Amino acid sequence: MPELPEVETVANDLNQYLRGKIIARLELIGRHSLVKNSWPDFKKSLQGKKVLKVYRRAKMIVVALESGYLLFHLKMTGQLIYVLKKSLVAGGHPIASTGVAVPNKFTRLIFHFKNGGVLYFNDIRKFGWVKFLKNEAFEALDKATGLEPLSKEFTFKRFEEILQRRSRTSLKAALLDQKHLVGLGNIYVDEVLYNAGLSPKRLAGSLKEKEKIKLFKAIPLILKKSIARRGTTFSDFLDAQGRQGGFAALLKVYGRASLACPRCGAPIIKSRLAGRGTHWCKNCQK
DNA sequence: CAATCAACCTGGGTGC
DNA sequence: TGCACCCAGGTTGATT
Repeated sequence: MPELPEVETVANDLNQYLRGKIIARLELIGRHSLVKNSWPDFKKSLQGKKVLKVYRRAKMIVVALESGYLLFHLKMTGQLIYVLKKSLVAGGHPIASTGVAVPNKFTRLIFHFKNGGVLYFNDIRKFGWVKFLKNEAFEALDKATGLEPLSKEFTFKRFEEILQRRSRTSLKAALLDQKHLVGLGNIYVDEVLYNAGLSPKRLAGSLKEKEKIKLFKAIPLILKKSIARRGTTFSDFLDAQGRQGGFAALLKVYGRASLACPRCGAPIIKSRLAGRGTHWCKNCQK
């Protein structure tokens, strides 16, 4: 589900709701491996702790506590939804805009806050995870995580180096790789390549200067446009209030197989590349 | 080291 | 209705 714009949306929402709040109690539903710490350690590390701030790092949601960090990864179908307890009704809290209720059969973990706020971690496919890290462990992870495409460190020079490192593979695979550049996933790689007019099959090392510049500019452009619309809901993504993102209507190629290219009218191609469904216009992307 | 691919899990959609 | 596929916003560990 969530790529950079979706994770950014949820993190910003949660920052507003959770900043300064104190964790009172945790509830784990069912037995599963979504919590990466042992359950007693996890509870002990979190109960009574105050949230300093919430932000995004790569595709992770980082909750900075007064000591240590809580990290979430939503993977494909994870959701973090916050509601105030006083607005809960018997059988769950219906969320007006989508009709989704929390808790529901996909709720795996619940955080109760001292102000009466409740944070629900839902995940249909159970790929998502959460873990508590001490300060040193978080700093090591942060250091080992790749470059942020919306940061000032994302320079043309750094981008060229990243392309060069993956020069013998396709642009699709190179941009999906989180090792050196983080945040892009299947939707935004396709959209970025469409914007840049480049075929996903092109080898990363084959770009001319002008093409590299186009691609370099397309990455933050597309990501920012999606953040402004609060991300893309294709099937499961919801923000921290249970609302859908608004970027799906602006997608040019992703999910538009056989429909007309918005630029030239040719049918959008879909095939499998780097193990993922890949959408592009054969006419506009060279 | 770099590239590929199955595996993790559940649900939705399609075709017979 | 049922069943047998195929597909899905991510990552990782095994295998070439």
